Amino acid sequence: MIQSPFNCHFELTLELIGGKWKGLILWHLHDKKVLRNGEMLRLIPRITQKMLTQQLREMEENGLIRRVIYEQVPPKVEYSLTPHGEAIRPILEMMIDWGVEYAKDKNILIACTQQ
Amino acid sequence: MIQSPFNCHFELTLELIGGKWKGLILWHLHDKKVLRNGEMLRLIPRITQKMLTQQLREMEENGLIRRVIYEQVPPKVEYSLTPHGEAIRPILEMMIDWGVEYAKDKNILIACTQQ
DNA sequence: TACTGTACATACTAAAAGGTAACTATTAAA
DNA sequence: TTTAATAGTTACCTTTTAGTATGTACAGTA
Repeated sequence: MIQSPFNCHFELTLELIGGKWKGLILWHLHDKKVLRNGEMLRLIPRITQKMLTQQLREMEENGLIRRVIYEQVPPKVEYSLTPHGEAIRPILEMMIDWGVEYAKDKNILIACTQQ
Repeated sequence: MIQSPFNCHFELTLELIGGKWKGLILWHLHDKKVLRNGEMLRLIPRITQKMLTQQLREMEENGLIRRVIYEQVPPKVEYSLTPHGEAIRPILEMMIDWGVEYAKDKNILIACTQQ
């Protein structure tokens, strides 16, 4: 048997939800259930089209999100979470809770108005 | 009031425990309570001295770990978790659990023998 | 006198991640 | 005929993160 599943499984999870944008995209998908490309660009103003597409493609390949294309013009593409993507929610929530506690204790003022 | 604490607090947490080695270091500290530099190098064979020192310093600065120097030769320095560092444990555990489930479902074989 | 053990530091290089700007395709409406 | 709307792609550049190799300090032991 495996001595400790830590290293690999932690790194696996970190690889799939790490990076600058994935957590945020997942969070909005948790919130809204279904989102289109343009809606995400509006929800996450500082992300670029390139980064959004790139992160969505990676998460689709990893089976965290679903991509549904409607054959029409102008194009319509909808994104939503798979069960694996939904299962990540408690991790995101705990990370937020920890961050809130930490910021409170360290007196870190975070202005997240733009969102 | 803040519209959504997500972006910033999630990013804050990710900044503090992300990267290639921090989670692993924290995990070993959870396990052993107190560790010295050399012990960590042995527990994490693929880490280099430079990366270990760098990550330890960052986590010390962020208040996740404690560094105690004994004034003796050859030098002795002990590392342990602060309360904030200990509070991260459930996040690490959930990340591992999710990774295990995901790997099982996707038939990803992970050989973590070296650890 | 040279070597050992412990815990570093530093300069340099390589690789990964992220960002910018400009371009593509399609159909309908003005 | 030009413009709008949507969802991209691509080439190039910058920044961040990680890795390699070598050097430092000090007291005790061989």
